Amino acid sequence: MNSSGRNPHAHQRQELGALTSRLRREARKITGPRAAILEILRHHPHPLTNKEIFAQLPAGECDLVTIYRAMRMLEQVGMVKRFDFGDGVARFELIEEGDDGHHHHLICTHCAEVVEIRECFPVEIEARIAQAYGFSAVTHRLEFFGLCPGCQK
Amino acid sequence: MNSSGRNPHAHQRQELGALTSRLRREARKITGPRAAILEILRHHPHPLTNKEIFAQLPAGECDLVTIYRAMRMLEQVGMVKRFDFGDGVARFELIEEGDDGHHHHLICTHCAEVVEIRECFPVEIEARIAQAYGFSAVTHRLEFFGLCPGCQK
DNA sequence: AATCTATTGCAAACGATTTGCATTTAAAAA
DNA sequence: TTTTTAAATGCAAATCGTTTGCAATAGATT
Ligand SMILES: [Mn+2]
Ligand SMILES: [Mn+2]
Ligand SMILES: [Zn+2]
Ligand SMILES: [Zn+2]
Repeated sequence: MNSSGRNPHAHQRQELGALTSRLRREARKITGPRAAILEILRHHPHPLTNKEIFAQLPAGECDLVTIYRAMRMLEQVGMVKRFDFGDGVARFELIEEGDDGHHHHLICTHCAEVVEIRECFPVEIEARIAQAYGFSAVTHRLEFFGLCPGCQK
Repeated sequence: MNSSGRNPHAHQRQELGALTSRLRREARKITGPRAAILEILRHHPHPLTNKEIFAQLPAGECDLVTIYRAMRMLEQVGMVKRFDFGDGVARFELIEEGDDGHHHHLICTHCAEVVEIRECFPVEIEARIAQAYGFSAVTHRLEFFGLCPGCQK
C-alpha cells in the first residue's frame, strides 16, 4: 500500500498527520490556521489562491495575512508549489514528499476550468537549449490555455 | 530586400514609418509619446517593462501612465506581445506585422539576462493534449530559467 | 483656421502581497 | 505541570504594479 514516488499525478491525498510531521521536522509549529490550511489543500487537486483558501476556511478561523505567510512558508519548506496562471494571482498546490512538484496545467480561458497535465517539455530539447547558450540548472514554466468542451461556442 | 515572415527571430528593426502607418491604419493617433515609445521598442531585442521604457525616455517626455495605456493599446492592435516572466511585472516586445509574436525566452535567475528562444513546445504534443481533454484553441505560455555562463559560481 | 474626439497628465483608486508591531501561543525547558 | 522563549498571529498600514476619472491638450479631419 505504499505510493512513494510512483504516479505523481494520481493526487492521492496525503494524511494530515504526515503533513504536520513534515512541518515539525522543519521546526515549524503546528497551529490551528496551518492545520486548517493543509486540510483544505489536501482536498483540492488543483492550485488554489490565497483568497480561495481563505474562503474555504470556517469564518474567522484565521486572517488572510496568515494565509499569505503560511503559503510562503510552506513553499520554502517544499510542501507546496507556487503556480502562475498569468493573471497576477499566485496559486498553490500541495506536493508529495520528495517531489519537486514540477508539472503543468491546461486552463480554460473562459470558465477557468483546470486540467492537470502530465506531459512535460521534452528534456532533450531543454538540454539542447541549455547547452546552446551555456546556461546551467535550466528549468521551465509552462501552462496551456484553451477552451474547454463546455465553453466552445 | 523583403523580409516578410521569414526568420521571426532575426530581430530586424522595423522602420518607425512602417510602425506609425500601422497605427494610422488602426485609426490611432501618432503622438509624441507613442512615437518615442515605438522608437525605444524598435531598438530593443528583448521584452521591456513599462518602467524600463519610461527610464529610456528623455526626462519629461511623457507620463508613466501614458506608457501603460500605450502598451495596452499596442497589444490590442497586435503590434506588441506581452510576456510574463513570473515576477509580477509585464514586459512587452515589438512584433512584426502579421506575426502573432509567439515565442519564448531563457532568463538568468541571477542577473536577469535574456536569451530569445526559437524552439517551441512540439505542436503534435500540444495537439494531443488538446484532443485528450476536448479543448480547442489551445496555446501555451512557456519560459525557461537558469544560470547564464557568467553567473555560474 | 475651426472642429471633433482621441490622448495626455495628474491624482486617486485598486488588488495582490508584504511589513511593523504588540499580543498570543505552541513547544521546549525546568 | 508550570515556566520560559521564540515563533506565529491579527490588525493596520505600507508597497508595488496597474487602472481609472476627469479636465486640459493636441492630432486628424473639415
Ligand atoms: Mn497541478
Ligand atoms: Mn522575445
Ligand atoms: Zn515541465
Ligand atoms: Zn511556444
